Amino acid sequence: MELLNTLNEKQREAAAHDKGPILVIAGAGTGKTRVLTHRIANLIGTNKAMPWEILAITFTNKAANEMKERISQLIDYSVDKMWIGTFHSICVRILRRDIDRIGYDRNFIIYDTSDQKTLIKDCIKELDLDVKKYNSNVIKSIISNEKNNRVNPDKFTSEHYGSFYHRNVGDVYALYEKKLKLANALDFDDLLIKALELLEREQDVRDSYQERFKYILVDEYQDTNNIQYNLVKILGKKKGGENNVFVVGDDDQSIYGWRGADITNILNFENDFEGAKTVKLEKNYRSTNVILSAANGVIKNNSQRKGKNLYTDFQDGNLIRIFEMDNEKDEAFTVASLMKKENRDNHVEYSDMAVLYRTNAQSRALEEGLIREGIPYKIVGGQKFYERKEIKDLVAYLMLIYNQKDGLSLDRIINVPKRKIGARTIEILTECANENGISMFEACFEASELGLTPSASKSIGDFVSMMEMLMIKKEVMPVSEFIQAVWEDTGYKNMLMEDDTIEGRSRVDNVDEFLSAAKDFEERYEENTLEDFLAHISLLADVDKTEEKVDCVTLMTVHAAKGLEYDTVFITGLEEGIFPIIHQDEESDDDIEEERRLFYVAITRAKRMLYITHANDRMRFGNHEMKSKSRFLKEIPKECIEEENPLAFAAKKLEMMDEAFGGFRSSDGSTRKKPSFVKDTFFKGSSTYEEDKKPRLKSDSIEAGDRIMHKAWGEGTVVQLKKDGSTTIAVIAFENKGIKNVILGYAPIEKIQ
DNA sequence: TGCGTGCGGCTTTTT
DNA sequence: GCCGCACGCA
Repeated sequence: MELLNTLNEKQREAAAHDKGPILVIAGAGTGKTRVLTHRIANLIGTNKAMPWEILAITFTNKAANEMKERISQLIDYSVDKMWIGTFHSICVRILRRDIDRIGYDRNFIIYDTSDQKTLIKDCIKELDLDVKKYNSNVIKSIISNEKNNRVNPDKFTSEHYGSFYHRNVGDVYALYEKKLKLANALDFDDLLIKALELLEREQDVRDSYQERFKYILVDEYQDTNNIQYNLVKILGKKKGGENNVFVVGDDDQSIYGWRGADITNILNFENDFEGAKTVKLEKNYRSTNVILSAANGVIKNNSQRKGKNLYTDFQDGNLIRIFEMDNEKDEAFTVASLMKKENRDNHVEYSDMAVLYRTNAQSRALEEGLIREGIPYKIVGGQKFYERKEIKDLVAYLMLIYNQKDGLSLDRIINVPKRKIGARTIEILTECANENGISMFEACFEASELGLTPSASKSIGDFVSMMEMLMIKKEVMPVSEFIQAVWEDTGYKNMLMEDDTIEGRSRVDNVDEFLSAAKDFEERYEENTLEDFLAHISLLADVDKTEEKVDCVTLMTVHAAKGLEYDTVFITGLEEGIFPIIHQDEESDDDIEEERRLFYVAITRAKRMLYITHANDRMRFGNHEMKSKSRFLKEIPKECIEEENPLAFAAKKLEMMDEAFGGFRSSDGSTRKKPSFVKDTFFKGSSTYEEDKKPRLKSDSIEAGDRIMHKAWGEGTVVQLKKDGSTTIAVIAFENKGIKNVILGYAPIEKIQ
């Protein structure tokens, strides 16, 4: 029991809980992970459960790894035998064992969101529907919704028979399902749905898991959807009637409603699980009193909540500073300047600061501001690594080799690199496949019978033999070596190597990164076949990537920030229409409540200092939009705020310019009416700056091949110089940062050697 | 079959 | 303001 001595009373009450269902409402920063890990350690330490009798479900793989690590610090047992993972990865594990019981091959593959979209587009085209009226994104979300409510295509069509549009959507849905099945593929939703189906239909499978998992723990319960709820319920059911489900969550941090998460799961837990106990954790160990009061003040405006109030023993701390800015460029500049100031005056490390925003699109302006100020940064999210073309192509080869029924992957790579297999040839193959009920790959074997031109027929023959050779290699090589073989044998490497542009090179870099990820995977896991690797990468989210610990600030969406904490946090874009985001003039109370929770999540990321900005004018879709400040700002209690009024701020801005640039002053002191003065008089080549301070590199002082030193990114080599009007852009290959474009004259670089 | 151009939609958030 | 796609030309 001494294990639990380091916990506070409430935490201990939760962690010491033994049998029966329990809901732990854990506010932000109240030690949720501590409770989870201590409970698991305690169950094992007191011999209540063996490691393999524990099932712990988290929201991200990163959280799962963290949990494993922290448990192994608490006890001597190996955590390898415990099932700790996301719903998706746990379900994959269950399905790999027994999915053949419900009519799939065990070597199924997983289609990610973009595969899904491609497949839906194929269906729309195949049904001769108007691509413009039948938007693949819209249909994707309809299908996903219906699937998660367990409505199959037939049911969907009969329920919506009155609508021509929905009848057609029903057809797309049906065809989509057929194609998935034919390819022996599952989409993200299927992973959960099929696992549930398997458990429901096959009694012995169900029994074996129900017996095995004596204790089930679910993190982030507020973000579970209908299917996940049912999975928890079915796995938690025990023979003796007891239901050892331990769920942890915070109704105030439910921010995935748009993805089907159902906040009523957590709100109704006590009704759903008979005899459930509830423990509330409200003591916060993260933030100052001011920050917590602000968070409490905001969230109390929501009606759909259980109600709680975070408190702390910490001091009041600094007031929250809110900045009204002219536009997003000023916003970015201000954030950058404040960061410098925090770093210099308060010795806050850059790695202890984060900039949060509502949409990924906002990152660009911020990024530019940081680059100009020479502040090192990293962006979480945005274009995801495994969604890059070159990576998807290579993965398509792997998927096809692993599962030849995968038509989507075949389609993707049959002519990449170019093999003289054109649209017409592919069309004939597709027809052959459809007519004979075989896969595209099998149809390739019939190529000689299909009346193709001799050259097309030969091209296909070559392609097939190449693939067959790779299938043999797959059997004898370790994964990383095999991927290397695919990369070379398919001609993909040569194709990329020939492309000597910046993009081409960065693609090669990405593949290198992919190869080393494969190597790493192989060394790290015992189960490291191609199958394991494919499952691993298709379930990886961007937040899961373990970041190297360099001293740089982090930029990300509020969603991506959930579960993280920083000394100093900047929340940007607090404008009506952006945060809360409003979609197509529709706003329901539920949506606003979810936005408010999102803002609550953002506020509670900050430990010591919180800055909030909003702009009056923001560029969106390429045009200017006037913005009024977010309603949420009025919900922050007045006494928590130090508002920077615009006029006072104009002076402050000059002051900051002074600090940042060493004495530079605009000739026009009253610059409020000219919002972009920063850019006009300064960044576009006013010479004042260069006179005042050590000049930064100009275009004539540098050439391709020169070695340079960048303030933030370290050493690099100039690859190319590009003229863009009056400015010159240097393309620089940095040793650790990859290839970057910098503006000469502004970028903090110096020539070395 | 490959490449260039012009148009339209997109921006919520992600396992 | 950018990306992806469709279409048209060589």
